[in-house]
Amino acid sequence: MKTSPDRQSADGRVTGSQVAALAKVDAAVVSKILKGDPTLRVSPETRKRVMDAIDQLGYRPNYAAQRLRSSRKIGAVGLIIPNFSNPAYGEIVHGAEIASLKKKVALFVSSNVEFATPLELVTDLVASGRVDALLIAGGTAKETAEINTYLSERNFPFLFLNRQSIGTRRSLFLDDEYAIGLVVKHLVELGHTNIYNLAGKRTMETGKRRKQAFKDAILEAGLPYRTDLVVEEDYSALGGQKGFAEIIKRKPKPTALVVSEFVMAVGALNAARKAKIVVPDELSIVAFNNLEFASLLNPTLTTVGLQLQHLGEEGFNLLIDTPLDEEIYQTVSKSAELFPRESSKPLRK
Amino acid sequence: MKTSPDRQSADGRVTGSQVAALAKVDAAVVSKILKGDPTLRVSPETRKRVMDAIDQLGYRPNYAAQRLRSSRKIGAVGLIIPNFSNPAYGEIVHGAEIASLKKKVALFVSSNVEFATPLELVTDLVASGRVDALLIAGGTAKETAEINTYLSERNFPFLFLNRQSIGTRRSLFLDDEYAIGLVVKHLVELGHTNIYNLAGKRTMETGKRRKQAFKDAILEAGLPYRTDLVVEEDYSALGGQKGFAEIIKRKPKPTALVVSEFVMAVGALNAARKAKIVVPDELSIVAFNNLEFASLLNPTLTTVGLQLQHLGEEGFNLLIDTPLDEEIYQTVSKSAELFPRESSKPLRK
DNA sequence: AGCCTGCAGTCTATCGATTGACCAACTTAT
DNA sequence: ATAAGTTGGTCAATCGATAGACTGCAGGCT
Repeated sequence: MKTSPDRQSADGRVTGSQVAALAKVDAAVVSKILKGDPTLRVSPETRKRVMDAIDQLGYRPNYAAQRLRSSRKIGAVGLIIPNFSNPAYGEIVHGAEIASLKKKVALFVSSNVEFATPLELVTDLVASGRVDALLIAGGTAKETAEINTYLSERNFPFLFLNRQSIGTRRSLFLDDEYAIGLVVKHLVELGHTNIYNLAGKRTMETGKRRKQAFKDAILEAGLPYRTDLVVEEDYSALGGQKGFAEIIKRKPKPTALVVSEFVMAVGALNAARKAKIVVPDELSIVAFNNLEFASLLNPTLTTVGLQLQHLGEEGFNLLIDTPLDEEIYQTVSKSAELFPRESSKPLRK
Repeated sequence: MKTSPDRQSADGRVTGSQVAALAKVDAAVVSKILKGDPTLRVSPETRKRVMDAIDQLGYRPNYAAQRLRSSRKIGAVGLIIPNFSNPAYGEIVHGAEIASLKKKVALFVSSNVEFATPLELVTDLVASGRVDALLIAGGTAKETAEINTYLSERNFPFLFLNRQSIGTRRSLFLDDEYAIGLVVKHLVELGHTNIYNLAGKRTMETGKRRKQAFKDAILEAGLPYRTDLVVEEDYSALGGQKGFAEIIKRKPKPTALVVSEFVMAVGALNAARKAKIVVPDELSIVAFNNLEFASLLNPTLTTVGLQLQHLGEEGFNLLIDTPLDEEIYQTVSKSAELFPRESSKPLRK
């Protein structure tokens, strides 16, 4: 049974003491060098010995020990999304992940599951100390409010992504207003005047916001606004199908449709085909979120791309860097770009 | 400054000692009750007092402390996937997440990012003790081999999902052979004889496996097999487009195409449209993975659905429950179902 | 009376990293 | 020659939960 000092311990993990032993210093020195402690006085030679020992043994500070000891700093961030199937959330996650690796702060991604409410999920993550801060994307207004209350009461750092709730002072938004403005402008330029909106349910926070923005954009364009220009549905393929069926019955006949979410738009496109309505000849469709699939569909889908990845990355950074007592209530301005594709074309009559 | 004993500590987190104080017992009792320690003797009244105190304070054991102390057991599992954009991985993640919540074992999902290799990711997760076991989905054969070596050397619990590598004794597979058998049978029943395969690169493990399975299925069906029936491409939309362009040139002219991955199939469908080849009239297409989008495309896509969610859930459970020295090398048998849709139809000439 | 057994918990060391307090040896100033 | 300051670290306590050893007490047995 060989147990030389430069050998890993039984369970295969290298500890700071092992590094210290190899470098012939105290374990505290190892820690302080890695942390860049300014109060530490250490000779260049010692520093090198320590660094060499770290390399040689492949030492990484034990995560649990680190968190246990210094629990005031943010060492782990949780990100809660509604699901992993919608590629839009994938973008947000990806952005957050990049920020997390850059900042060397762990990221815990969690999605809502059938047998636990979002609040339960949050409670669990927070009370067990698994994360020291939370990013929350998606969710209904009610859920958002509950979570907001719970976290605020505990003075726990959090940030809502593209979501707000009454009294929330911690949200980062994308510029939905600007985005929908681009879309409406695009359609108006193509000659459309009967522009409808397939929006999210009002229980969804972005649903409400994008709906309002749609109204503003329509008025801005000098078109008359009526409440029946909007149909609210779930952010899902089924919602898209149902919403489409409803909208297509409306008068005056829609010639253009703005869909407030991507998967919903795919559902709408599918419903259009089933109803034998040719897109874009009879109806132009423009959707939110410029995901990869947009350019692969038949017809390819005109979209307005929001910077979802940026939202994840920037949100993560803001959450980490902003003191708890400071308000975060920002919009990533002009964070949208239009990608014209086959599904929208000039109105001709 | 009020600091009654039943009050949460300054940073808002409840500790076991606080619970113990409220219930007038030792902190160890709290821990043992929660763990269900069989050696603990405790009166029903005390047990109730403790449980009440836990409820009242909303106590959850500190995750970091727990992991630090008892690091031999599996308390956190890492899941590595190539990306969050492919909905197929979303399914796997979802399955793993369900298992993780049921087992009360934390799940850490991580995807590959631009500026770190998969092995670096693994090294970081493992050496920092952030996770005590790993599920690995996706990745090239080379990466798989490297990771396999690294983890095996350290005697670290891991499980590859639908992936193998020379010498790996820890893999859980889906029944790709059975799945491709279903597909080929379906196409043969439709009268096709010129069936081609748009497969993954041989560097991808499933690529190789599905390619071999394709060959077996073709021979099984009594059709002649030639190597030029197969084109290898990346599992991506671009790969699908390029592969399609290549295959369509081959002689005898393909009448049916089996695509080994979903996004690739969407790319192929798109390429077909650009090349003005009508699917399914001129060419039937069948793809792997029955994702939601399959039934929304135009034309809707015939798929063979593998139980990805089950793979995630079952893989998680196996990883947790199987002793390290035991081999795991199983296939979730017959884990596939065919979903015929518009993209495949009888050959007529 | 002395001993054992069962009951109901308590006590203590420990996981690994961190942090503020401390200290020995040497240099420089007075 | 002695105080003061600098250099280069060391030491001990701590974070919260846990595992195993241990203790105080009541009742029963011989």
